[in-house]
Amino acid sequence: MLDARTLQERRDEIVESCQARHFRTGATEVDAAIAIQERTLVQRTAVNEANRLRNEHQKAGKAKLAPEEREAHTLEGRRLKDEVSAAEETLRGTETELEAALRSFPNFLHPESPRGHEKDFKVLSYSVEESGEGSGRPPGFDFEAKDHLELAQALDLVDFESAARVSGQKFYYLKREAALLELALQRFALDQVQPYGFIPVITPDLARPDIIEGLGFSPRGEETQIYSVTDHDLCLIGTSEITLGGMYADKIFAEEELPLKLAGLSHCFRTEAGAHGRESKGLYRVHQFTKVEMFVFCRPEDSEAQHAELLRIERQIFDALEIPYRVIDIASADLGAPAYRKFDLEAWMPGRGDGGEYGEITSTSNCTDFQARRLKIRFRRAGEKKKNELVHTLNGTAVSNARAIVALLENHQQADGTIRIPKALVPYMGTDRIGPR
RNA sequence: GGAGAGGUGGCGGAGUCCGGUCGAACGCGCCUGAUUCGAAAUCAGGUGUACCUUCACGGGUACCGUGGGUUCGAAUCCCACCCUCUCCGCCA
Repeated sequence: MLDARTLQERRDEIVESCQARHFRTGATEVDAAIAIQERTLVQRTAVNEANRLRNEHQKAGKAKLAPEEREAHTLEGRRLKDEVSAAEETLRGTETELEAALRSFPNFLHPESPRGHEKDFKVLSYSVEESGEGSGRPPGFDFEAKDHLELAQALDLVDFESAARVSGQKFYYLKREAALLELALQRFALDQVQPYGFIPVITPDLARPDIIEGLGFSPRGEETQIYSVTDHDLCLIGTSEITLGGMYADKIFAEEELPLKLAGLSHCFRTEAGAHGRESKGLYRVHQFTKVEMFVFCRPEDSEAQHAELLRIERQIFDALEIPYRVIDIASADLGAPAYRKFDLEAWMPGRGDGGEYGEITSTSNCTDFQARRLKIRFRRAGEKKKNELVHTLNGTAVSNARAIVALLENHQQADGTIRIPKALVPYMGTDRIGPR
C-alpha cells in the first residue's frame, strides 16, 4: 500500500488519476485516506510504547519476589496486557480501514496517456503504409472477403454447436488445421520472444484469490471477469500475468537479477460478464483461450524502456505473421487500476463489422510499482545498504490464440476459400495452406 | 484419500521434552578490514524484514508457517488452519 509520504506528496496526482479513469473515488476519498494514515501512525506509536512498558515489566518478573510482591506484579502484568491488547485492536481497525481506502485508488497516470473516454485513444502508428485513404488500412481483396466464422466453418475448423452443448455459449472446439495452428502459434510465440531473454514458463491455470488481488484484479463481485471454483478457494486465471507475477510474491531480488523476463504459456478464462452480444461473433470474444504472455520485473528507471521493448516485440510478431495492425495509446478511462500506461495492437480484421474493422489483438501495460507493492516484490541495489525498493512490473501479449486465429484467417483468406499460412509460420505448421477440402 | 514426520534468518542446522538469559548457538555463504607484490589460506569485525525515531552515530516496536488461546512472560505449552516431506492407496 502507498506509504504516508507518497500519499501526501502525490495527493493531487492520485486525485487526477481517479478522475481521468472515471473512478468513483476522488479528492474526498484521498484526503480521508491521508487522515486515516495519520491516525494509524499515532496508534502505532501507542502500541509500541505499551509493548515497551510491558516488556520492561516482564523483565522485572524474572527476579525472586516475595509472595505479596509477586501477586502485585501479576496483577500489574495483566493490566499491561489488557492495555496492549486494547491499543492493538484500535490500530488493527484503523489499518483495515486504511487498506480498504488505499485499495480503491488506481495507479498513477503516465503524463502522455491520453485523457478521456474509451474512444479517446491515440493512434501511434500503423503496420502498413497508408493506402491512400490516410487510414493505414491494408489494400484489401479483389473478391468479397468472408469473416473468420464463415471461413472456419467451410473448412471444418471450428465447432461451436457441440461446444455449446458440452460447455455452453462462447466455448469452441478447434479442429483439424485449427488445432495445429493453435499449437504452432504457441511455439512460434515462444521462439520469437526467447532471443530477448524471455524464459519460457508454463504456469498453473488456477490461482488463489489473494494473488489475483495482488495483481490488481477483483476475483469477486458481480461484475468479475474471473471464474471461481466451487468448494475450493481457487479461481481460473484470466491471464498468466497472475501466475507469473505471483511467482515472485515476497521476493527481494538482487539488482543483478533484474530485469527478469518470463514468457508464460497458459489457458485464460473469462466470464465476459456484461459483454453479451457485444462484438462477440465467433472466436473474437470467448470464455477460454490460450495465450503466451510476456512479463517483466525491472528497476523503476528501466520500466519505460522495457515497455517500449514489449511493444516492439509485439509488432515484430505480427509483422512476421503478416497481419496489418495499428498501435494505440489507451485512454485513461479504459486503463483499469494497475496500468500506468497501456498500448494495444489492433489488427485489421476484414470480416469484422461492415467491411472490416480493427480489433484488439495484444495489450502491453507498464504497471510500475502497483502490483509489486501489493505482492511485496522488491530489490536491493548493488553495494548500497539503503532501503529495499519496489520493482516495476510490465506485461504484454505475445500471442493470444483465439484472436490471432481470427486475424490470421481473415487476412490470409484466398479467393478460393483456402487460407495461406504466412511464411514465418510454415515451419511450425508443416504446410503453407489450409484447404481446399 | 489413509498413516507418520516436519515447517526457525541467504542456505544448512541447534533450540521446543524442563516457558524468561533467544531475533535466536554453530557451520556455510556474503561484505569490510588486516596480512600479501597479488591471490589462496588465516585472523578480526559485520551480515534478516517491516514500521517509527535521529542531521548522523544510534534508539524503539513487531515478526521463529498462519491465526487464536494459556501465562506476569511463548520459537518453546494448548487449539485450529495452511504447506512440505516419507510410506500406503488411487490415477494421467
